[in-house]
Amino acid sequence: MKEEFKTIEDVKRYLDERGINPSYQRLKIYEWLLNNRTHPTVESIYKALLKEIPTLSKTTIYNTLNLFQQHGLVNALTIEENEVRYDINTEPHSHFKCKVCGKVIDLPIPRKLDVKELIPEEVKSNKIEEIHIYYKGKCADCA
Amino acid sequence: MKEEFKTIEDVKRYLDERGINPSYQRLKIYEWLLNNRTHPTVESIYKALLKEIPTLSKTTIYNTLNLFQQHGLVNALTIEENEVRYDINTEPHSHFKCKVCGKVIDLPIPRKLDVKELIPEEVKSNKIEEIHIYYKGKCADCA
DNA sequence: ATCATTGCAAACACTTTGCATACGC
DNA sequence: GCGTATGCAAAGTGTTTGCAATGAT
Repeated sequence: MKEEFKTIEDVKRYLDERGINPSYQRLKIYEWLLNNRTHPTVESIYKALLKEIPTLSKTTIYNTLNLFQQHGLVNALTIEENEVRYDINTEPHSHFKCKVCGKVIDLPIPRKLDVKELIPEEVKSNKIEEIHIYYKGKCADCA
Repeated sequence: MKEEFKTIEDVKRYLDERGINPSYQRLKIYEWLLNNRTHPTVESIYKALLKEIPTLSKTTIYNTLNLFQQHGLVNALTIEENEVRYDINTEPHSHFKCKVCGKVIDLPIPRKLDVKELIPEEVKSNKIEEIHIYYKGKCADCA
């Protein structure tokens, strides 16, 4: 994400450009994702926005995230069983999940690493489209 | 897994050594995982074994896999949302999932790669215990 | 007035839990 | 006979679907 979204108008334009009807709920959800880069679950997005939009339903969150995903605006993250987390689509990066507090942190792909090095020879016959790397361990706070 | 399990007795001994009561069902499940390294879901294990053990219940599969997991005998794989796959615990390796047919293939960690290179500098303050790499794309058969 | 979006309720799929039954030593 | 494993049924989660109500142009 190179752009900076300073106002809700910026977000509106961003969705508009991508052919996504910028409804109130969609704007709010996208805006919230931008301001809370915590790899939230549907549950946490819902809880957070319910304060602002008391009529909000989880269905709308699901619908919206699926829509965003189809348009490449968010990534679905599956580090752990039974919980899907969402990520605003950005530069390629990896994730670290703390086994103690459950926090998920963005990490860069190691600088030295040419992504091509990550592809084992044995896979040549298969066409790789995505590479995902994630780490698990104890975060600085929980160590 | 260096060992080769040629007979059910080998599997029995293996579980015995690890303090796991080698019940009929557990043996069968472990044996089946050894002979079918296809990263199966609970559903597919269940369906396959039901032919041999008509009284088998899914609960037993769940119980057994959780038990095995606690003892490090199997890994739970979460490449895709909403499906947990199981893997007999082996040397570190990565996975490739075909987006078309859904097949999951084992891949080695690229030979040239020292695992340390995979750790970004930014993560120094966090204690990394596991590294997971997976790929998605089109497999040779579906290309 | 029309068409899309929202949101409730019900349906689904996957997994865990409670508990009575069956099994093995 | 006792302690564990099994397996049914019910409960719990997370997600999707059907559809009527609402909202925007």
